[in-house]
Amino acid sequence: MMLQNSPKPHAELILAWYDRHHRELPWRVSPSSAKAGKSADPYHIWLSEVMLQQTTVQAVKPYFNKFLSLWPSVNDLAAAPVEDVMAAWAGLGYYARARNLKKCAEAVAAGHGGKFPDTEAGLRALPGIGDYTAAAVAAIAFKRQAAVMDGNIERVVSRLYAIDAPLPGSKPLMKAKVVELTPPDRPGDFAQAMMDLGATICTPKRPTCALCPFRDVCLAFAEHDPERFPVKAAKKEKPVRQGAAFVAVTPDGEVLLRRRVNSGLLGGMTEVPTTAWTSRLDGGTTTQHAPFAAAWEPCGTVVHVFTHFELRLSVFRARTSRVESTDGWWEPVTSLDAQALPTVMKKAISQAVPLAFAPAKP
DNA sequence: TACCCGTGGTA
DNA sequence: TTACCAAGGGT
Repeated sequence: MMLQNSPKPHAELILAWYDRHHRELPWRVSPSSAKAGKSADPYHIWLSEVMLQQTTVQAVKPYFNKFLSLWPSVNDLAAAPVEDVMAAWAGLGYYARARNLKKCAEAVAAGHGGKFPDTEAGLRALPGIGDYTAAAVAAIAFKRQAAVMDGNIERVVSRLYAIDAPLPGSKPLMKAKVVELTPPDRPGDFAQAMMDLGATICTPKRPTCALCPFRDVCLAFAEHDPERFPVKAAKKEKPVRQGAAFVAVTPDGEVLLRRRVNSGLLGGMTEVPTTAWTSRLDGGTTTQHAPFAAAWEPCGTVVHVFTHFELRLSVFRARTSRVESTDGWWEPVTSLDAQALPTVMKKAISQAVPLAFAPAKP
């Protein structure tokens, strides 16, 4: 009598899929390369994981390559001026990540002899490394059996088990499922496989279930409505804030810039002088709040959407002499690209000086 | 715990 | 066009 085939474990199903369909990424060692003896560089894995926090692969790729070219090792990054790191990060968002990236590099260089800790707990203690990044680096770079949880994996797991409880309350349950699923032999590939599946097959909208290795075991597919998962708590609507930005230009083509405080919104980044951003404009004319008296001309409005509010910025321009500034400096328009200017500030400056920045690369 | 923290792509 | 949301962390 033939032995009945037992169903393949979930990890086996998705690892077989990953071996055939994994994405090629600049920081990734493919399964075939790993078989040939190549191992992941912890610095590359850490750098990519921090950049990938709430950020798409597409957006990260050019920044990852730029950082590796500027700072090939964690010791190079640790030795770099923080201003250079902020300028290189400009445009990627969530700028506390850049400040913590620098702190973490310094801790690894000074406290660990330039080597990253090779355990989840050791990594978790470093600046900018939370539960997700600690588990991901431990699993991918050091082959530790760490359970990696991110937005992709939450979606895959919530569908696999048709979890009705809403996020974020259901996170502990999902984590328990991932702990069960994570295999001891290829924990890093398993995590990357789950994330690749979430990014390419088990997508938020219109998942391609026909191509999914979990199709025959997925409870959400069996219910014919995978898009119902993950169930999430209702979110609040975004308030609107308003403010004014002042672009002062000298006849020599210099713009007055300031540096924002090191904490909070756009912390440590460069800006043009602005008013406070409040729920409504305070009384009086806006130009009363300009950095100095001048013939300020209105030149339109910039709208920029942050995570938790929408900003409507009235932009004013003035041609002025090189007024002395106590808390700022005059920067040639031609070197604005090297500044740590967040996107909202580039929008404001472009509104006042249309040719301030080179057109974006195609 | 709940809130704060950017940006750009997609449907 | 609006809404969603992407390899989350800090406080």
